[in-house]
Amino acid sequence: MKKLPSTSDFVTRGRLAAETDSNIETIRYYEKIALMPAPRRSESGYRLYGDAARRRLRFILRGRELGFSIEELRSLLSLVDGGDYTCGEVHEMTVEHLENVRTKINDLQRLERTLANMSAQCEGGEVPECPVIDVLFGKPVLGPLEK
Amino acid sequence: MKKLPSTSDFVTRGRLAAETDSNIETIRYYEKIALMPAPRRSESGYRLYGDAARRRLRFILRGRELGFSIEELRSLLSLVDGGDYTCGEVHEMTVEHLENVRTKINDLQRLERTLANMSAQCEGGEVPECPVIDVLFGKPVLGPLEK
DNA sequence: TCTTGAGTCTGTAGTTACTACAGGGTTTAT
DNA sequence: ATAAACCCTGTAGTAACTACAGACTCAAGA
Repeated sequence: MKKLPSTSDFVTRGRLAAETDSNIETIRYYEKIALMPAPRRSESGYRLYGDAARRRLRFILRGRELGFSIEELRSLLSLVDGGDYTCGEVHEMTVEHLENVRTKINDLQRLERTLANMSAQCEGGEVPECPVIDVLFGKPVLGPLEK
Repeated sequence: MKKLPSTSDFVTRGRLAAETDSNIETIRYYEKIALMPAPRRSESGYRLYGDAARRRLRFILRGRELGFSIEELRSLLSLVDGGDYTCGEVHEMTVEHLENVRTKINDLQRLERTLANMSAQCEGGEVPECPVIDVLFGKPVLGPLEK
């Protein structure tokens, strides 16, 4: 069935994607934006990835899961690549990111209250009028809408 | 200073943007994607917006603030435009959206715990090694990382 | 050996919801 | 009269991918 080629430890792009649960195109994209280095190629031009590439890709994917932007990861990786990073630098970026996440949570929670409020006004009958629409049109509603 | 032209009740694009606290280009964008109808024009070709347009734009902007996607708003507006919407239809969309928001909040909260955990491991000394980096490289950490 | 199907290559376009020009015409204020 | 501040159009850029199209390569079965 699956017969993805592999030369010793080196795997092709599709195989690497499968191993890391990522999309094959994403890997090429990371190479294009120079987040991943250009790998060596087989005679016929196929990309071949070794263990360093695998580890680096996992790092990036995990970072993305944790909501770091590509640019944040680029910084993080340049620190690691340089080998001269200090825990302080990394910590700072993490804390800043954490603050962004917390802000986003707060925003969404306010949003949630407003939506819940809106939807509670109207339990969805067949009436051709709806408090939700009224709210969107800016009409005042009984329940306070947090701003 | 500012003397944005207005013919009777009708205002130009820049004026409408100012009134609604939106970006002038956004208005043109909404017209392009047919979320806003093409307005009438002055002799020289300037767009002129009346009160209906103003209300509609406010509706859209408020909806966007509440996290509705353009496509959701398009549906909502088509219900309104048709005039034959029922509260039930609108309610359904709102509840669905609310669920998306709640899911997003949960995801972010898990993320927050992980990040807080990571950053707590390392208080940011000058040591050239960092638990945050270790986590990203997939090394096991003491505190449990929620998945 | 030939064929077939899966895998890979490249470049490019599409996604979401805007925002930012560039190069021109128009209107208003001084 | 002239400059400043508008507006017009079309196009490109943003973030982070994803999805093609058309061509090449590789491995396995008949």
